[in-house]
Amino acid sequence: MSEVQEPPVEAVTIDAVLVALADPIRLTLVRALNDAGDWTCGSDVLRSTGITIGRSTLSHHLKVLREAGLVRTRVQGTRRMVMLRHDDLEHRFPGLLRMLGPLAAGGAGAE
Amino acid sequence: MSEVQEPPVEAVTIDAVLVALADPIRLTLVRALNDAGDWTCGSDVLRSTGITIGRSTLSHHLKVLREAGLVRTRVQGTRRMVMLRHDDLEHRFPGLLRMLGPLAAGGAGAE
DNA sequence: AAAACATTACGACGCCGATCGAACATCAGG
DNA sequence: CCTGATGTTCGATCGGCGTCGTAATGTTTT
Repeated sequence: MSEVQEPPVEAVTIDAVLVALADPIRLTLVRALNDAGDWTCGSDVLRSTGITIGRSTLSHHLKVLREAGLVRTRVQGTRRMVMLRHDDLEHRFPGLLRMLGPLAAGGAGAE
Repeated sequence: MSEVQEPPVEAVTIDAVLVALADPIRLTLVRALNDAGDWTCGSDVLRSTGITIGRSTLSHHLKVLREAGLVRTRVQGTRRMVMLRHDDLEHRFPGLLRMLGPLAAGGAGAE
């Protein structure tokens, strides 16, 4: 299925973003992405988050994040690169990513 | 039980805020508060949002918003004043309220 | 072409949360 | 003290979302 399509910047709504970030797992995923940069679904970075869920579940969460406009997925060979849409998000919702805080903070946010 | 207690500023986490704002009704309530200032539970301002839910449901949502640290409730006679914690939120999560957008926008957010 | 690997799509199940109705609490006014 | 008005709490219901297992899709390699 070639490239999975994410919504254009203008189509990203704060409503969808909030719903996407409301789940603790998805929030952790975004924090990990913002923290350690892009990775693939089976990477060590992902495991370092402490998340232990089935692969289909992970795929589901990534789909939600993708459709909300938070992440982008690019096919690279037999793997898929997952990347946070830093610039788009910063352009549309300035300060949002920073207020999520790092992964280590575990939810403390702005301190 | 007199005054309902809301968490202090330091105790407000972005996690709880995100969960609270993920619900469309609660998001509308916050937008209305940010838009038109404080009001009481039975005020016209509240009705102008187009929300039509039972009183117990409204009470429930306000409780969630209160415990998440988004709003404050003060007893005034037979009524209860609901107010958005502008300063606390702005201090802890700068730019958050603005990125929610006005009530009229209906969710467009930053534009 | 076929096998192996990485990820997604599809159903199905379980649980949390949104909702409502009714009972209770609190306060103002007579 | 009794009554009416305003919110809250409680209990029950119900729909949606997160979860998992398995089948399907696509890609690289042999």
